[in-house]
Amino acid sequence: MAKSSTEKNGLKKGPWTPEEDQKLIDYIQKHGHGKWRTLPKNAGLKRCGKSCRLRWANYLRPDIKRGRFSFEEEEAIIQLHSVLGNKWSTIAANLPGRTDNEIKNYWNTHIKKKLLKMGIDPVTHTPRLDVIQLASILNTSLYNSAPQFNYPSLSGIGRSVINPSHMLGLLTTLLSCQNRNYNPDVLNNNQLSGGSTLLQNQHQCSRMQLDSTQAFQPNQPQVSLQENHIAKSNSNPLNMEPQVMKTTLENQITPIATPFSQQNTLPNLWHYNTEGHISDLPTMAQSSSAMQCFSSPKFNSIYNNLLENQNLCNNNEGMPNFNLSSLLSSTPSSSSPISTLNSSSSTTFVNGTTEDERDTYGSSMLMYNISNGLNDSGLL
DNA sequence: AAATCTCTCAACCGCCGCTGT
DNA sequence: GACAGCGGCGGTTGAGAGATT
Repeated sequence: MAKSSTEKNGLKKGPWTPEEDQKLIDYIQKHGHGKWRTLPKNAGLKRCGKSCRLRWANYLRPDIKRGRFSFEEEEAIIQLHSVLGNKWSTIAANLPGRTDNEIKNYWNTHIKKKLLKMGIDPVTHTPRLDVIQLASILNTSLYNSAPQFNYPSLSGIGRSVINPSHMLGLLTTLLSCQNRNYNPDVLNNNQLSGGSTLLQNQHQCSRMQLDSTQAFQPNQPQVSLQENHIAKSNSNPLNMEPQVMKTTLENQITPIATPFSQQNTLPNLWHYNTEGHISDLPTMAQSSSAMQCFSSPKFNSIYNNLLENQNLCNNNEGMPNFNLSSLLSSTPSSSSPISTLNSSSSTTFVNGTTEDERDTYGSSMLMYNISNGLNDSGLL
């Protein structure tokens, strides 16, 4: 990880040596930090003040926590990010022992990818447009007598000819969205409070990871948020209910007042209308109606066909073109797409998972399993 | 075993806001 | 009010490690 050292204006750049580290530590232990401009000279370091400050803040500080991010930390980062955006230092302030740089790196290398895989835009924390567009396709396809597949903007998908891997992933995302969005408890709460934020959605989603099977049984009653919730202290943002945390952050973190208020006006808040459908987010209107597709037998048929086709792809190690029309015209299957998924995904997860592959989100667990399989065959 | 590719993360850079003069 | 100095922040880079071919 070491960069080649360079020297400019008598100032050293690049990786720090153990000797330099020791000098910096010794000096700060004796004199404390601050006055970064003069510190290197006084400490006998050929470094600029910025470099010293960064080295101390990101690496040498004694209270830095090393090692992997825990579930709770990861969850907190996502929730904080949904409220704060790329305010890494503010996020870091709420995660004891973690630096802004570390969190920023972790976000860019891990969390961002996970969210994308879940079909969530990591910037807005809302469903990705292509997922919503797929919902539109389904909606149109299932409820119109003459299906139309002219959605050229659907990312990565050609006109009328659909990559089954892509579609399967998106369908799975939609399924998991459906599970979250139609939890009666959440709807009740939202109606009482007049709206629900994405934060709550995410929170519920992360709570549901406690029971991944439950998360994928949309036709069965969900365990209520309250029942599922493990009582935790409100003193730590990691343990707060999202709404509480959001309020607390609004009250506590004054420096972010401006960006936060701006963000509040952005469409990264999901609201439910009186019918329990997500609304407000412009494209969600399409999505909410598409959600109704899932109760359709035809949807089951499509889903099963996708899975079968997927197996075919895996076996043949090929990438056949995939025509949605043929799926839509196929005979509805009696088996539920959910049960099919459960049986296949659990095996993959148990066998394939590693510490690194753990997925924080129940919904994405399925996505991940499928993706793994697809990755193996080079389809994704 | 070697070459190539991908991922990670420490460190750098440039900008911005605050403070003092 | 204008300017300079400084600290802090977020985006980006690139070396090295690990994975894959």
